[in-house]
Formats: sequence, C-alpha cells, structure tokens
Amino acid sequence: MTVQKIGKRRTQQREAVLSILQETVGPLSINDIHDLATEYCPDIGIATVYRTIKLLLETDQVVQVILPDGIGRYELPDAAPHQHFLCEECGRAFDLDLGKVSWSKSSFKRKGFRVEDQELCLLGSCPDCR
Amino acid sequence: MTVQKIGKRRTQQREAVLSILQETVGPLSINDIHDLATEYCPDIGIATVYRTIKLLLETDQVVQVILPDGIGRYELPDAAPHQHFLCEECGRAFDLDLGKVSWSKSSFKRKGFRVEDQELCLLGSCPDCR
DNA sequence: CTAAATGCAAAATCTTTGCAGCCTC
DNA sequence: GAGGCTGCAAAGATTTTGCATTTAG
Repeated sequence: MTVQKIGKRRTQQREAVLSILQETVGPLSINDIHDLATEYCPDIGIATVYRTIKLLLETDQVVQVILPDGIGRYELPDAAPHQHFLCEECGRAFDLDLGKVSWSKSSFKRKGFRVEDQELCLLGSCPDCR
Repeated sequence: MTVQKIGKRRTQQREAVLSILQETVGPLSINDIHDLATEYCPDIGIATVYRTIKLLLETDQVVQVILPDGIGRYELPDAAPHQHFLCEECGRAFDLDLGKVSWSKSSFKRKGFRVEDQELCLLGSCPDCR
C-alpha cells in the first residue's frame, strides 16, 4: 500500500478515514465514514471527518460524487472512468463499470456546448434489496 | 394552457411559480424561482416557494433534478426521457435530448441489480460561457 | 365569513469555524 | 517543546415549521 500523506501529521483519525476509503468499494457519505471510523476511533468527531475529507479533496486523494439523491459521497480516485448505481431502497451507492457509454452527439453539439465530462447513474434496487 | 390545480386556492404566488416553470426551458433552483417570482410578486417569501414546490412535487406537477453540483432544481414533467447539461462555469442547467443512451448491460446485470431509471448529465461550458 | 395561504421569524438540519487542550514529531 | 490536529460548541447556511395576518372563494 502506498504511503499516503495527509496534512503534516499522521493521526489515528486520519488513518481511520483513509483505511475506510481504501477498504470500501463504492462511494461513502460523511455519515457512513464517520460511523465506520468510530470503530477505529470511538471518539472521532464529525468535524474531523469533514476536515479530513476536505483535505483529501484539496490534494486530489479523494473524489466527490453527488448522485441524484443529492448526498455527497467520497471515494478514492479511480484510474478508469466509471459510473454509479444508486439503490432507491437502501440508499447505498455502488461503482459500476459499464464500459463505453454512448449517445447521439449530433443533437446538441452544433449549438455550442463544449462537453468536458459526463456522469451516468443508474437507479433501482441492489441485490440485497431485491 | 392547461388549467393547473395547486392546492385549494389560486394565489398570485402560486401562479407566479407555475408561470416561471412553464416559461423556462430547463430546470431551475429554488433561488432561481424565487428571484424570478419576485418580478411578479415583489414580496413573495422564500418559504412560499419551498412550500409551493413541495406541493407541486407531491402532485407530480413538477420533477426534482439533482445534478452533480448537488443543487436541487425543478422542472415540469417531460413526456420524453431526457438528459441534462450542467455548465461548470456559470452553473446553469440545460435540458438535452440525446436520444437513446446506451452502455454494456453485460457487466453487472448478472450480479442482481434491477435498473429502473438512469440519469445522464454532461458537464462542460455552455454557449454563453465559451 | 371561513379557512387556506402567506410572510416572518424561530426551529431544525447540515456544514464550517474558533479555540483550548492534546498529541505528533 | 512547538505547533498541527482534535473535540466541542458556537456560527453559518439552508430548509422546514409555527403562528398571526391576509386574502381567495
């Protein structure tokens, strides 16, 4: 595992947040991270989670994902572009790799939009909720 | 124009919100709606906008859209499924019709996800910002 | 007139910030 | 030790709610 640099000091709280992000597949909300971190650091405060995530975002060690439920979630940057699945029943988010997503470029490109990125999210029920 | 039913009474404020949604192409935030509504009803309060939108959502007269910037926006229900474009410079959202969006179903369907909907948002610069 | 709807301000959330004490280095 | 980091609590920001007043029907 790569030695991560978070801020200037290595603390239990930051180790916990980073471990959780590394061990989990799929994006996690601040509350998810805080709940999980509590098992490593029982007294970790939510403010520390916010601060740690902000720090990780600023140093590009974490990526923010906002899915159609409006909840901000965080995951490690992934080399491959990917998509997400949001379970409308339990609210959990999953990473997907759908390969190339294609659509008809013709209908709007001429109107002067410059596309730099795209986000695709599928919604429905996850395996556990079916 | 169809006669809309909002709650039990037809008020200037509700007429204003509905007119704005009808006259605008693309989804609008609560603040957008409030700012625009002020021109019809100078004293309309933001709480009334929240309440009116909530009422319209509950009666399926309006649809909520949350794009990757996390801001909730509202638009009239559209018969045709469509996508959105979010300008990363000015923050405005636009409706798009990209026709059929396709991706490789094979990679996750067998794992037990049931897909009921999908949201595609393109990001970049709008014609005004280029 | 009656009661639904509004505006205001207070309450409820969620996120950020200030600060005294703790803990890395 | 010095100063970065933390937890707590206060401050902001956003959305919802309670209530007296206004207003549609």
